[in-house]
Amino acid sequence: MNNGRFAIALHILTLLDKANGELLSSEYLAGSININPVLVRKELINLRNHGFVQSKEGKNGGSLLAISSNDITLGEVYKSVRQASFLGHQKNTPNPKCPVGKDINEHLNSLYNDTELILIEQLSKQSLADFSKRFK
Amino acid sequence: MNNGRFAIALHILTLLDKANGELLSSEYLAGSININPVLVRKELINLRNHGFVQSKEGKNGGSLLAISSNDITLGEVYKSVRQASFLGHQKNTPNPKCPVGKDINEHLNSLYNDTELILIEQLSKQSLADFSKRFK
DNA sequence: TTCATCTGTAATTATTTTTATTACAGTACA
DNA sequence: TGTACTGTAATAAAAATAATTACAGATGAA
Repeated sequence: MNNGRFAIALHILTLLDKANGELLSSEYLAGSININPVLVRKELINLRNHGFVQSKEGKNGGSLLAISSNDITLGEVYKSVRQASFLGHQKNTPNPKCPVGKDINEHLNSLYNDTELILIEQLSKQSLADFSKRFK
Repeated sequence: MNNGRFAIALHILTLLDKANGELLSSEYLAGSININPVLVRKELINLRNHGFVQSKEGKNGGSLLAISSNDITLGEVYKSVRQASFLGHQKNTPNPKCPVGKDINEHLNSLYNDTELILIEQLSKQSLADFSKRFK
């Protein structure tokens, strides 16, 4: 995985699972993760778009899980935060005159895709509930 | 994976495999990858330390594979370039007063380690020779 | 023996990516 | 109608990557 967003997303979701339906504010979530509340709110947008959480605006607002933590796998969480590809999208632009350079991004991408599938499969063996259970 | 170094390392190794024992200069390698030669030389240090390549200094110097591309798996290449852990080492320092924050890095690390093992296993199914074969 | 062409490596700068901060409009409760 | 939230944009700061410059040392060849 590629980015710290996975850790943040999973942290948020774990806290929400533990909260058991109680609304948690982005300020509170940020306090546990120890990052800026705006980052949390941005990640919540994404989690909301994926149907994992619901938020309520206004006073006494906050967020909660929209579905059971049994129905969220870590693979889905991973997919929700990954951008483009796996090992970081291809950022090199190799020399097109070189027979290796010309085709390497294509071959790397197919390698990454294959590997990422295995990764997601592995992560999908575990639900958010399983992960959350580890915390007393 | 975590970093563009995997792509660079694999690109270098593929070029060296194609060169079939002929010495390739860092300048030439950098030209195909389209990155700075110093970066290539730094990556070569690492590949050398792992026994994958050999270099020769001085005029007409350069690098070549130190062992057969059949004996280098992509898993080993991955391991040679990864730093610390998988999804990027834990950089958050969550709130230790929070029961989730207190333990999350530990649980994330064990999740990452388990997942990375699967990843390496998957990559190890393919040798450098297999990868290199894909280029005409 | 000296020039040219390499590697090895350090130091510095530039670029890109990530994260934090500030600010404020809109919503909802009391 | 004030207070405590979310939503969101804009900007700044920090961290991570990559490029550049520079030069010493190795090696081969004229």
